[in-house]
Amino acid sequence: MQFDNSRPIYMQIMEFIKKQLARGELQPGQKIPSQREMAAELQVNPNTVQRAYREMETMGLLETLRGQGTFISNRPGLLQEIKVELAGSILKRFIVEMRSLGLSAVEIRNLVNQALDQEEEGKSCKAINPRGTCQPHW
Amino acid sequence: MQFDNSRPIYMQIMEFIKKQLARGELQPGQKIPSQREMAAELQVNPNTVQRAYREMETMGLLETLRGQGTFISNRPGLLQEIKVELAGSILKRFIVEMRSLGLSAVEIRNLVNQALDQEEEGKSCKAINPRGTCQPHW
Amino acid sequence: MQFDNSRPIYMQIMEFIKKQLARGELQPGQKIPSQREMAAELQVNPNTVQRAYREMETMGLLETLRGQGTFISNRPGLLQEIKVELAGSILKRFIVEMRSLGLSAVEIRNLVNQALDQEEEGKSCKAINPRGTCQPHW
Amino acid sequence: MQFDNSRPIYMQIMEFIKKQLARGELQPGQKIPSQREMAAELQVNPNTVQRAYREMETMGLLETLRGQGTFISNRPGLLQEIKVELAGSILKRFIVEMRSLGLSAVEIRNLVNQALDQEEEGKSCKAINPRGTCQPHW
DNA sequence: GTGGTCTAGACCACA
DNA sequence: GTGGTCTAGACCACA
Repeated sequence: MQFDNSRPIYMQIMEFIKKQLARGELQPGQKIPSQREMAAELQVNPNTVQRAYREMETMGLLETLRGQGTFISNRPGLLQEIKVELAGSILKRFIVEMRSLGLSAVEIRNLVNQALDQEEEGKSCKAINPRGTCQPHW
Repeated sequence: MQFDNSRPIYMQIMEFIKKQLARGELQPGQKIPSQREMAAELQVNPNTVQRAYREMETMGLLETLRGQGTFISNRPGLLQEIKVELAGSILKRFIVEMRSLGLSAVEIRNLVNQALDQEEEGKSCKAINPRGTCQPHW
Repeated sequence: MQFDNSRPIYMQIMEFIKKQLARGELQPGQKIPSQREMAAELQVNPNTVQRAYREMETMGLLETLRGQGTFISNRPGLLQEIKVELAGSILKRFIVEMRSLGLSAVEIRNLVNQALDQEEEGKSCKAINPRGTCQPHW
Repeated sequence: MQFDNSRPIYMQIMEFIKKQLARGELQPGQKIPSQREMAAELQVNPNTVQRAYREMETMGLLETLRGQGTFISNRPGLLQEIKVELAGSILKRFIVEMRSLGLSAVEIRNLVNQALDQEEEGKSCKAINPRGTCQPHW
């Protein structure tokens, strides 16, 4: 994993784990690497990993058992919460970036709709005519 | 500037310059740093910068005048093209990320609309009552 | 201030500040010593003070303004919450200690009632007869 | 053992021994460490230990047999006296602390009763259903 | 071995 | 100056 300088490393570690959870690469109840293992793998100081783990424990995302290790929480609704949070931050960043190109709310809305529509077409098109050029339908 | 390992550095340099253009930090017709200067500033090999400059020249984004330096093209419509291209790639990445959270097209659409609406409210609200709580208006 | 080894120093710092708040020695909105000042005064590492401050910020007890300092939160109900929390921990420790002397729930209850009654008598007694021996009244 | 600066060390040694007696860690009739041993263990001056032992002998808590050592007194009722004394000081400190939070006698009484009641519930609850949520019973 | 605390000290960001 | 992050490394507590 690579870190950028725009945000603290411990936050990037938090986001890294949240994304793995959202994608199903980590399961509720599962043991995650120990602080030392994770620190070695990511090549950061164990204290930095600990800070990430500790904050996620405060948020109810992880549970730590002294002497045993750290686990993804089993709390019901956890996965949904994480997804909502991640979606929110992805959305926020997206809008900031589009805005910085000088696009208005209306333009952003239209571009998103257009992209999603094309995606749909792509799918139906493929289903019927896997190799042909995709014609717009009306 | 920081580079990540996901894409070639010369492409990251290209995107870096395009973003500066889109944000207005670079103007059409303006001279940009020489290949050597840029290489020193970004701490990369001059050949890498050369490749980025060459590709952008092919795309009609830069113009090189032998003995004078490299300039942002004055071609009309350039800025618009760049913005469309950048918007496209931001949009594409956005949709991929939202999809990876398991969101449907309808959900993405709604979230975007919601976020843009809230942005609007935030503005009007601030204008009238800079520190107060923002009341929903109806 | 003195620390004992039974609990982490950062928690003792937290309790120290909560007690000052409960006793009215600190007021909501008031600036508290900077991390460095507090560390020097308590003779601990600034990181330890920071941990205490950070946890109290998470709990909504403090607010920090980068470059300006750390302040007691102005959130309504804060004082009451702190008092309830402190009362709970004092009570818990009290019961544990009384239990370790082999006292039953009934005995603890009676001793508390007795002590509070005597306190009352002490007061009324003093009011009437400031210097005399306090006679039990019936 | 740790000493704090609020009271003389010899008093803290006295309280330390009384608590051990009350908890059954020391038995009536039992030999306790010599003054020199105790001083070495607690890292205090032997004179300080001597003062503590002397006061406890005056109180009838210890008995010194020249050439044999110092023993916990065998006097009947000793244990009970010690417990009453300790309970009294714990109780006193408890009430002072609760008072300093601005709690009235009635409030203190209620909190104590509540805490003791909950303790009871906890026990019966555990006995029947060790891991389940504890339901209020009526 | 695993997590928890603490120190010493460097360097950064905001004002 | 004030808070924020990070490293290196020591030592403790639990199992």
